[in-house]
Formats: sequence, C-alpha cells, structure tokens
Amino acid sequence: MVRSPGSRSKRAVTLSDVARIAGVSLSTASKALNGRDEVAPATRQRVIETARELSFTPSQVARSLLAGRTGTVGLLTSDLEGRFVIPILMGAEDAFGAGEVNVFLCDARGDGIREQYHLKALLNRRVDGIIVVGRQTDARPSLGHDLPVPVVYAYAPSEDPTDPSITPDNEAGGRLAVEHLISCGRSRIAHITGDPSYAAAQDRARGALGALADAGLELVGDVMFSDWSERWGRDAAAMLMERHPDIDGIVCGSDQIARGALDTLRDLGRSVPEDVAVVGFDNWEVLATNARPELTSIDANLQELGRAAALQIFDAIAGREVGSGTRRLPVRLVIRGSTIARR
Amino acid sequence: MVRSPGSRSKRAVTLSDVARIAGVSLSTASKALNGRDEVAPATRQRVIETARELSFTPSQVARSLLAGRTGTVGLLTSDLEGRFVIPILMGAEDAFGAGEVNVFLCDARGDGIREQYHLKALLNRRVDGIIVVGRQTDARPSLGHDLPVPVVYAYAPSEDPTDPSITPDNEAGGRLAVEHLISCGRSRIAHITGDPSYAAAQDRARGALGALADAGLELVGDVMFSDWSERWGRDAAAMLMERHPDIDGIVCGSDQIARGALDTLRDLGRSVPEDVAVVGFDNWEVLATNARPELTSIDANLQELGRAAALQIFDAIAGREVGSGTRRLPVRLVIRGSTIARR
DNA sequence: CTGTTAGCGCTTTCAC
DNA sequence: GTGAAAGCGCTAACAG
Repeated sequence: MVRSPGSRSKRAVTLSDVARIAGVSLSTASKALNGRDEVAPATRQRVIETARELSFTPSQVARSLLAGRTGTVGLLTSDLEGRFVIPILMGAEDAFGAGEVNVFLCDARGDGIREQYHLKALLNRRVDGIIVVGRQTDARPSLGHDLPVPVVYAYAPSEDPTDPSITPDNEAGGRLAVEHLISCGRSRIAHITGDPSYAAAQDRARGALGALADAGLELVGDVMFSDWSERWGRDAAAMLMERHPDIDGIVCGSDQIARGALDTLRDLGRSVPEDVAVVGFDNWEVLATNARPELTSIDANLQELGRAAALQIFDAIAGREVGSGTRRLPVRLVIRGSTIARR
Repeated sequence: MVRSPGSRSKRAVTLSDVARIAGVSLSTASKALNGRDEVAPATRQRVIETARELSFTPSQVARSLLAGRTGTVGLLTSDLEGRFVIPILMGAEDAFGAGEVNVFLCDARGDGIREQYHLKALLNRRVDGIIVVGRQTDARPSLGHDLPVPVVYAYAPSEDPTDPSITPDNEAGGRLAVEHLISCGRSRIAHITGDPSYAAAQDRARGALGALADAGLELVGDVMFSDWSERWGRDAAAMLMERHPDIDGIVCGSDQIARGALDTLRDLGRSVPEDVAVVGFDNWEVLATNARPELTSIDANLQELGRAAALQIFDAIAGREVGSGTRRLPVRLVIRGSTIARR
C-alpha cells in the first residue's frame, strides 16, 4: 500500500514504545520522564533521549482519565462580538498559566437551547470548571447548583445571588467619570447613556448622580436614555446643547455614544475639551484612540476580571470554599484628550 | 465528616454505577445507552431510566482514550481583538456541529514562544486538528509538516505554499469596490489604504487598479499608503481632496480609514454619496452601521472562512487528501448609504 | 533503583 | 440477549 509521506495513519508513539526502545519498563520510563527521583541518572538520560528521538508526546487524555481532572475549563459565552470574552479569556489563560489549563470556548449565540447543549458537552468532556460570560452586565439565569463542577459568572452576574459572580463596578465607574470632570473644573454636567433596561445604564447613571450630589451639583437635564449607538450619541448631544448651551461636561454611557457626542460638538463648533469635556465608557481602544480628540474613558479591567474568575475557579477546584454572591471589580479611568488638552 | 450540600467531592457516576443499579452488566449498559440493537427493549428501557435518575454523563475522556480521537480542535490565534477569530470560531462550530466537536481557543499574543507552548499543549491533548488564525492576511511561518494532526491556516496563509491555507480574496475585494463605484457612475476614483507592508493593502490596491484599468480609467493620485487608522483616513482624504477636488469616489482599505475619510468629507462640506461615494473594507458592523451615512463595505465572509477551514480539517481527519496551497475565498459587497443614497 | 500489577471509564469482541 | 474479558495510554502502589 502506497502511503503519502504526510500520512496521518501513523499511530502516535506511546510511552510503552519509548520504554521498549529504551530497554526499560513502562513505569521506569514514566518515572524518568516525570522527574521522579527514583531513577538512575543514566537510565533517565537514556529514556529522555529516546522520547525525544521518537518525538513522544504524553497523552493528556490518558492522564486525565487517571487523574480525574482534565486541566480544562469551559468558557460559555453569548458575546458574539468577542469584545468582552477575548480579554476575559486572556486573563484566564494568564491566571491558569498558559499550557497548564486549556480553555474550551463555546458560543451559545444568545440561545438557551444551544447553551444547554454546550453545557452538556462540556460536562461530558469533564472540564474542571466553567466560566459563564454574558454580553451585558444584566443578571442572567443561573445554570443551577446541581452541576458537578464549579461555575463562575463573569461580566453578567447570575440571577441567583448565591452563585459566585464577578462583574465590573459600573456604579463606581459613573462616579469616577463625574469626579474626573469635576476635578477638571466642570460643573454643568450632562449624562447620555444607552438602553434604560440595561443594568449597566442604570448603574452608571446612579454612580454619576451620586457623585454629583456629593459635590453639591445637579445633573444638567435628565439622564438621556435610549440606545447604545453612536447615532443616539449625536442626537442626544444635539438636543442637550440646544436646551442647555452652558453644558461643560458630558458623561457618556459607552464609547460609541461618546463618539457620537464628539461628532455633534464638532459640528456645533464647540471645542473639546476646552468648551466641553467628554468621558466615554468601556475604553474600546479602536474607538477611543481614534476619536478626535482621543477619548477619555472608563476601562472595566476585563482582563483582570478574567483573571479573577479563573482564580475563583481554581480555588473552587482545590476545594477552598469560595465566597458566593456578586463581587464588583474596580474599574479605572483612562485619561485622554477629550477631558484634558494635550500640550 | 460534615460536607456542604454543594460539595464537589461526590465522585461522578460511572457507567458501572448505572449497570450495577440497573442490575445488568457493564457491557449491556453500554449497548443500551448507545443504541446498539442487541439489547432487549425492556432492558434498554430500564438502563436508560437508571442513567437518567443518576444523571449519568458518559465520560468523553474515556471514550477518547479508546477511540483514539477526541473530537476536539485547537484554534491557535494571535488575533488579540478577536475580530477575526470569533466569526471563524462560529463558522467552525457550525461546520463541526456544535457539541460534536469542541474548540480549544489559544491566544499566542503574537509571541512565537507562546505559540510553540500552546501547540505542544494542544498536541498533548490530542486534538484532532488545528486551525491557525492570523491577525492579518500576510503569510505567516508554517508550523511545519511533521505534526501528527492536520493543520489549516485561516485568514493568514502559511508561508509554506504546500500547507493548506484559506484566506479572503482581497484582490477581488478591491476589484469589487471599484466596480461598484463605477456602476454608481463614478470615474474619478482614489484609493486610501493602510500599511504598504501588509499583503492586504497590496492585494486590495492591485484589485482596485486592475478594475480601473479594465474600465479604461486611471486612479486619481497615487495609492495613499500609510497606516490602518482613522486618523490617516482623515488626513489622506484632506490631502486628496485638496489636490484633486474632482474626486467622486474613494475606495478605502479598511472601515476605519473610511470613517476618517467620511469625517473629512463632512468637514469639507462634500456630501456623501452625492459628491463623493465611499467604500470601506472589512464590514466591521459597529463602525459601518454607525457612520453617517452608513458605510458600504467589503465583507470577508469570515464565518464562511471558518466553516471552510473546519470542513477542510474534517476531510483531513477522515483521511481524504485535501488540496494543499492557498485557497482564496470570495468576498462580498455590502451596500449602504455611503455609495447609494437612501430614499 | 527497576519491574510487575492494578486500575481510571468506557467500548468492543467473543463466548455463553 | 447478556456478560466476562481485553485494552485504549498512562500513573502509582507495591514488590523485587
């Protein structure tokens, strides 16, 4: 039978191949390769050499079966854009130590059926833990408590308050944005944000209003709720500036909205940040750094969030009882030209 | 010993548990649950019932060990944004049939060492295939031919022409953009694009120039190469319009560049699409649909690309010899208001 | 120090 | 129809 050189048919080399060729027993080979110190140096050397020559790769599958742990984690998401899930994945990889643990990424596309399906598959594969990543910060249905592996909810908390969830502190973010504007000498501050049915919109607005109240200030106009689009940012800014020409600061509920607001301000001939300072939300680099001027924004530290979720999974796997309930992770302010003019 | 109700310590139920409780042998239980027809209906019923009661989940790990295939695929990427990798992942999931195959997503972050590390880990885990996703369409180093599993390069082709690669047909895209402008009655067409060291920039430009030549037209000005930013789009458009005020169409090498061009045109009081029609590239929804007017763009059909990559892996796993070399997948034009005014 | 043995959870012959 | 036994690749007791 003729077989192309690149044929896959070659069975993978196993440890017993190595052992046989190195002239030792299976267990000695195992010990030699795993650094157990009950092996004569010369023997170890020979085994390692042989393994290298055969390019032996130990099967994690077999190891997993034996160990009862697979060293894998499932990331169950509905974030179609990947805007949240990728940083979270990176944080998780960091925390797990790349290579030690591998992540199954499953995209449920916002479909409960598909989510159940993926969940089932992950359990079949004996993942050691599951991180559920929502696409907004609204609470989402719990996967339930009767799962054989630890589950952590990231970004979107679970509706069940006894589930462990990690979510950005949006209220602190709203607060931070206003405090920054105030420290820039602004006092006539407005707020444009997205869909009021989103927890993120409400939380950020609450934070902003709280910070204003603490400073003895009032919001200019009402909180402008509508949707998360650039278009709404443009329209809302136009309405606000017409009714309240003395506005000198705008907190926006997203970077997209902020981009829209910047557009309108430019159209109206208001200079940013001199006349009006603008703060966005999410610190979506591609939007923030290409705005003119570049956009000051609140960053949710998603990578940190991913890391935290991974650590929590770790703790749970190790049997340490992890605190349940929602943990809010600090956010941070990234200052750019839309609030402080570059020299 | 007191154990919290949610404790993980409970060993997962195994098939032998099910068999024992259902009062049958291991092998009968296996046959019953796997739909083998050498089982009495009543017995099968009883086993299935028992399995359900115990919420038995068959271990894929054990199955994989036995079958020699794991039903997993590795997605090795350096696309930090996730802009390309997520649609490709989705396409791959579709093609594999969600749940049948699961995908390990590994982010090498553009670091060769980390890539090798991840590759090693994937091979240890006995993935059935690997899809390598680059972040640009430039050729990237091959992982080599001596791997025990099939590898397909998606988006970024391999430098080795004998590796199977799937990449969007950028040249056809450039062509498509120009042809569309011409069909909109434009004849004074310019081209602003990104970094000339990128294959994508060169390929798109080549396609655009080719289509112009075919129509007996010449590009207005030089191809404006620089970088992929919105800022460059603004600057380049300003330069072009000053030197060639009669420009009536601009093909842009990315949606970001197009957004910049649109900004400048508005600043200059040129209306789009009446005075100047603009086409972007990538069809990045969040940018394209929020532009004013909304941006016509070339879509690389990434999900399709993911699907194609997955199918190719499939074929290779099944032993069907897949064609090697680079396959260019068709792109498509998405028409919006920046080339044809909405009524 | 080295080798033999017993599984991890499952599927699959092959007898009964 | 059903069950006993072998074995996927590996590690960990336990003997030598």
